[in-house]
Amino acid sequence: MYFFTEKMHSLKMGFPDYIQTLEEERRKIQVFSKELPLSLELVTQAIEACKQQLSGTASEYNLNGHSECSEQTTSTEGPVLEEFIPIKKMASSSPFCDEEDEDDEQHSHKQRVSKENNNSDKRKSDWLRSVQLWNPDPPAEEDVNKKVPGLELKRSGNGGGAFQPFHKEERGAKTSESLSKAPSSTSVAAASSSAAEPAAEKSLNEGQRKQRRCWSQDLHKRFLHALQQLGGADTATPKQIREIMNVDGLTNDEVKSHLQKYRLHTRRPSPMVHNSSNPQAAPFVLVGNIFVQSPEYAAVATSTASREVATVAAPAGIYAPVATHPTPVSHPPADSIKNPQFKKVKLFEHSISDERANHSEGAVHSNSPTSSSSTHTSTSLGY
DNA sequence: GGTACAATAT
DNA sequence: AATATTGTAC
Repeated sequence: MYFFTEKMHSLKMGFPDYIQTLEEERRKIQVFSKELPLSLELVTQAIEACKQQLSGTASEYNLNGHSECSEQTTSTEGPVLEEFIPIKKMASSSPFCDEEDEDDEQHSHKQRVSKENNNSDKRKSDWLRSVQLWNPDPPAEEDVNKKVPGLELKRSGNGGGAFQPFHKEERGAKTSESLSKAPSSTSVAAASSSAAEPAAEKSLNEGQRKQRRCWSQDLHKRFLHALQQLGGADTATPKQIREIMNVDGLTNDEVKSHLQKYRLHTRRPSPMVHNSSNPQAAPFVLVGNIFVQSPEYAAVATSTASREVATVAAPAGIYAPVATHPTPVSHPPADSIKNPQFKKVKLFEHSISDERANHSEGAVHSNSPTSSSSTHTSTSLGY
């Protein structure tokens, strides 16, 4: 009760008005009764409480014992209120934690331990993330070229996609390695730190594995850029890529590895298989008792195998069960939706979309959702 | 240069 | 525990 009256006062209204307000609130929430069951209930309770207060009927009793609000069938009883009060407090206390949710990134590299944000931030972003339907990722990005070898700026709001693989790396990378700036191409002094590290490590331990390379966004962009210059991931060769990227300290192997991953994710095995329903489309046909790759498919597969088109199948598509509707994959806008149900569906970041979009690389759009290869067991996720 | 697989990081 | 990403060996 205390809570209510307090609130009420702050709003400068009497019970009647407040109740009205609450009811209005409840109407709004009602729509989301599924999503915000507790909120609904809270408001309901509040209304009830106010009414009782107003009518002068036994106050405390109701509150504690808890009245029988008709609506609330589910019962989270009295305690609920108390429990949530603190929350309100919190919320108000950190009203604007403006912020970069992208804090989710924690790096393996302990480099930036310093910045410990308040939990509230984290929490907030968490639940927000789970609820928000809009596409989190903001623009950002151009700063790629801004970078100066010597200093690294941390863009607080970088492309924030919570889910992008490279973002995480980016952090570490940023601090640990600076990449070059403009494509202009002066060689970039790469990571001082990274350079330094190896030496130390080597001296210390022979067998030590070399430090992981962090593929920052910038680095990756360079990679993509090189790729496009070389005519795509399939034609490009690690060495060439490295040369074009012109990043100091970057090794062929690293590029190779990255390329491998890129290819892997790039050629997306579209999981959409309408097997039974659509035999024609199926990559394999059953002959006798063995499966044979259907001619058509084979052709496609071999020729374009790897460059799947970009538009990544929507998450739904990716995990859709085999038997699903023949319907094609969902559309682009889908990417903005995060369906919690599907595990992180990562896209090869902007990269892919960018890249593909801009460059003809993946020109071959032909693939129908049905066709696809399957050869890939592992991550089917689009990169 | 490409792959597979081990080692690590999340 | 499962995955994703990166390093190595072949």
